[in-house]
Amino acid sequence: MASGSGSGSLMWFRKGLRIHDNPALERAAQSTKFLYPVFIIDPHYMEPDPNAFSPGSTRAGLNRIRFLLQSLADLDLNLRKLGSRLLVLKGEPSQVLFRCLKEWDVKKLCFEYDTEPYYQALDIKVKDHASIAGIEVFSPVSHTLFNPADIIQKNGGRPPLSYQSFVKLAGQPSWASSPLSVTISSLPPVGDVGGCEISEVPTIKELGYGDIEQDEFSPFRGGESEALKRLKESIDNKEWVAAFEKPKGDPSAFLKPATTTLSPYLKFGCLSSRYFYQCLQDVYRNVKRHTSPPVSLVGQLLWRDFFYTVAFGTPNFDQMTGNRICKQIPWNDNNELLVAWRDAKTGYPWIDAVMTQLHKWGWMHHLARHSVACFLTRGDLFVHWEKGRDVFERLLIDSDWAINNGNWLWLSCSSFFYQYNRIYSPISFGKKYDPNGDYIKHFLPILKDMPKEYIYEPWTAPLSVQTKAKCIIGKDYPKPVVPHDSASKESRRKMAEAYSLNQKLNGKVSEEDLKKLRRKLEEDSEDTKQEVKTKRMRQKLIC
DNA sequence: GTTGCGTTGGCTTG
DNA sequence: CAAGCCAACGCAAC
Repeated sequence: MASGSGSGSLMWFRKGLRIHDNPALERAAQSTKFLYPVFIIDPHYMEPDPNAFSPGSTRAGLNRIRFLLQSLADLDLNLRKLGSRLLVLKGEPSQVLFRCLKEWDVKKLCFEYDTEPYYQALDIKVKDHASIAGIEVFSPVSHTLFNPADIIQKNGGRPPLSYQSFVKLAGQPSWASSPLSVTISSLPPVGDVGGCEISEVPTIKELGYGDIEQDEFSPFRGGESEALKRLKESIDNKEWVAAFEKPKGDPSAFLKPATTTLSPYLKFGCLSSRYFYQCLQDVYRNVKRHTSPPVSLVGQLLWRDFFYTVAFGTPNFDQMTGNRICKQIPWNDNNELLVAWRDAKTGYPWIDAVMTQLHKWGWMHHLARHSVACFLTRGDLFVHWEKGRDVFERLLIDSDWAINNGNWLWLSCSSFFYQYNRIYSPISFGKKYDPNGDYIKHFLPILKDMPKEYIYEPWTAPLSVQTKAKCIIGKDYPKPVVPHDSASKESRRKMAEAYSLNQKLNGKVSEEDLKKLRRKLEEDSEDTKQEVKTKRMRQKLIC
């Protein structure tokens, strides 16, 4: 049943779901009689999990699964325009791949290099197998602007830990400025697929997600075509590109978000970061003045590369324990607080609106992410950043292993950033941008009739106002899970204690040390409670 | 050891 | 609306 031609080449798509500027695809298409473009659906990633806290599989929320399927459908369409098609297979990726390589007598295997631990492990297996079977492998770095390994080598074997030092090491981005991969005008035909079970790109329904109800759908449509359309819309506005300053963006803007919203397309590689980079450079050349990193749009691409580089060079990057660059902090394990945060029931409308946007859209503005991440960890709830990371990883369409973990380390003051006194207020931070609370009213319609004087703190509204707004606090909308003033004060104190322990032990904090510190912190807080009690009693006596 | 800097806090004051 | 204060961190350069 095998094709028997012996001149097949296989393009294995994972990320990099695009035709444009795709070095692996370009090489796969060169001097071969047959080209097999393959995507493997891993049931572990895609199968519905009824026990998950939101619709989706065990690991991915439905919005991201939908985005991926749309991206695959678009890739298939674009491949067909070039005389090819996407071959979709199901199963454990390496098993499926090895079967295909054998069945189709593949002589050349091409896939984009991937720095994530999951692919690092998988790809070693694949490369070993290919080398034994005498199959040529081509696995270029084309997901990022730089090769993280190069940067780390330049820095003497360790990744740079500040943005500025990263930019310095990166210097002139030679690869980023190099010519794009040639535009492909046609592809070799797909050969006989033999006994391998090929399917079309499945629909959400075919994966078993039939009866999902959703009142508001994510405004993002997956795929390279959509990515290029959005890119063009962004860069056509030259003044906007030239003046872009990330921290000045409005996190509450949802009708017209303050950023390019290209992150999901970069995540899946529907858009080449190198192509994006060169489009931005084109704009910069044609305007009098433009902003610079870290705040400019090019700066944002460099942030992406920064986190990829640190993540690649740091063992156990995605956890606190065993992570060289991560402060050891006695986070709590309070599931109730975590669930309140996760399910948009903290009683702080700004926080809950942001979390609702996360559930519905799978995307929110960078600063909105900051404020909810700070609130969950070092700001108010003191819940472990890994718990928040898991929620983001599942629900974000653009969730990216390196960037997501990097930002949680950042916001929890576990690494990169250490000014734990700077806490985002769950009340005033949003108010600053959106004093009328339009963002809150959109994502939390229960509060749509709450007067703007109370919309950020509805529990302070007189009962008559609550009644008139048809929203009784504690019944229709929750009371605050914690009082921000005292909770944030307490968090500051815990951070100070944890930092001094880290300093004392030179970062070598054991689990036992953390346990001790937790006990000490609890005792201290008992003391405070006792003091308050005593004071009250004294006052009573005086009265 | 000292100094300067670090993607983007909140609050009060002039 | 900008500046200064809060209270003060780690890290790198010197």
